[in-house]
Amino acid sequence: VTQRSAMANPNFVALHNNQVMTDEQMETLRRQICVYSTICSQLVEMHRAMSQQQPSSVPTLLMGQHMLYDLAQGNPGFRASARQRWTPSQTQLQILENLFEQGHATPSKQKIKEITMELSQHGQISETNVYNWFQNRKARAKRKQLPSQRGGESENETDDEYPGEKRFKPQRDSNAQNPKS
Amino acid sequence: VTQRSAMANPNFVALHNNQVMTDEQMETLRRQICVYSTICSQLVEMHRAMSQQQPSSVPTLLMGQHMLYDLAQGNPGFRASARQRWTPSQTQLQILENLFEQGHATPSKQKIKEITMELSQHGQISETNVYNWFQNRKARAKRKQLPSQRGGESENETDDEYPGEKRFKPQRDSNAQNPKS
DNA sequence: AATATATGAATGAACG
DNA sequence: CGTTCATTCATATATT
Repeated sequence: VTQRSAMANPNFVALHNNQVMTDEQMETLRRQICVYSTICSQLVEMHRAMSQQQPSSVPTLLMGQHMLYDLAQGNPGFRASARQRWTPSQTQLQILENLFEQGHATPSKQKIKEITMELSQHGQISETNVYNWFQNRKARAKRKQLPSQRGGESENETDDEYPGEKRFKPQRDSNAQNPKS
Repeated sequence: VTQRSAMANPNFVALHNNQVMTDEQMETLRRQICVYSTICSQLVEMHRAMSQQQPSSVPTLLMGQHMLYDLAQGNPGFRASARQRWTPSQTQLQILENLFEQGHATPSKQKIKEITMELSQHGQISETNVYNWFQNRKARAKRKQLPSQRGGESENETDDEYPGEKRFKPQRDSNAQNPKS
């Protein structure tokens, strides 16, 4: 009766011999692996630090980070939370688009509450979803407008081709802003 | 609590979300965990051996209850590619989280210098990074902004209130150091 | 099934 | 300090 449409099902895992591993358990497993990962990192770091002090009497560590990396890559489902992400329904999307067109590019918190309230009548939604949607919508609208700034310069390295036009980037460095006491 | 069943089960696992984890992958997972276990043992042993020789200025091992943080979304610590904006290493993040929880929500300028000094031993970092991190951490913990995280699709009750927090709590993990089932 | 794209979410940095 | 921007990550969906 209160069922939602497509994404109503929790992401659980069913094993073939009538056991079930829930999302939660998957999460626990994944976290456990992360714990190992972190521990190893720290130990390796410590080892390096100490090796610099006593490089002679210490056997070289044969472990590399590739082992850790490997873990993350080889097991889909453990890399990230098994949680699903919100997907706007057609109606919701339509309303959101309308609002955006009407100039509500960055709704205030109060406005977001109202919008959320309205949209919740057309499907499951939270204020964060609404907030994120507007943020993303705006960002992506802006990105499509910028690539007209280039004056034939090609000094950009782009080792990895990213589609977006990177804006000016002040890139402040070792200069604390103004940490107050 | 019951991740034991997950690790011990030889059958394959199917997630409802287009993902399938086979026998093989489970096996891989198990082996990886064993690898971690072994590596950790060796490193700990090595650490002890070295500590007896050089008990001087070795950073304290952070293993224990504070391990379960934010590795949920991507594990940038193991990706070698350098990025434009600073990304805290796992160790750095751990230390920062610890400091934050210990009440250093708004470190003084002097304190930031110290923290930066400390963290620079675990990766590239600047005082600005530290400053920003605390600012962001505080602001988002306060969720004065909008709360994050998805709109639940699960069998949530009629919770009109949005999730109050999104950060992982320092949840104890009593199994982290003894994954053998 | 593998790859490409669209887009929700997370977060470092900047702005007022 | 609260809020917003910019960039990145991960997943859902589309395409081949």
